Amino acid sequence: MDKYKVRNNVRKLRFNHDEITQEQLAEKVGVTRQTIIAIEGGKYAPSLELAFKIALVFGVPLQEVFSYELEGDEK
Amino acid sequence: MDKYKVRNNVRKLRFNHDEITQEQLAEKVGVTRQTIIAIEGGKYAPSLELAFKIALVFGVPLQEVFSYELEGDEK
DNA sequence: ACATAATGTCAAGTAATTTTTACATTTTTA
DNA sequence: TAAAAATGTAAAAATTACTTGACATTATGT
Repeated sequence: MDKYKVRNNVRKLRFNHDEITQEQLAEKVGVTRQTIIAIEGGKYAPSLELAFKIALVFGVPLQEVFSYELEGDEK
Repeated sequence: MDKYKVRNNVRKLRFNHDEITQEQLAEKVGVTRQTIIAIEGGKYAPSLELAFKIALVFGVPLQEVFSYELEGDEK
């Protein structure tokens, strides 16, 4: 059950989607810029609620932003 | 952006899926029974990682277990 | 080259999630 | 109907997510 890790494409989505900035995304989902930086950098995984909010901003299903993959698997 | 709430069908899935018990689910995903109780009862939403783990146990995509809906909307 | 915007880092604090423990109630089964 | 299993409640401690603030670096534009 372990060895898995949460991955995300927030950074890619920010550029594909409106070229939105970290600060703008942070504002839209109601967190600080630090939180976005930490998530993009994989420092920690967001709460489920925040994950849903981010997906909403980009207008895509949650699993298109976040995925749960085996540790070593490079995309 | 707000007025939304995280909903889940963990309880239903436990019965549809193998009639698994709270304790067994807790064990499988590596948390305590209390955590499962709290999530089922909507006391709080799980971390993204735990949400993924639960979905994995039931063999369904995350959005089939958890959803992000407008506060009042009864399914 | 300079100014400004965007991104990154670090650290200490607050808030939310999860654990631990202990016991009470309901459901299942022998 | 009594024992055992499953579920529920509550509260304090621990861990993790998130905030705040202050400053450093990298990119963008004029």
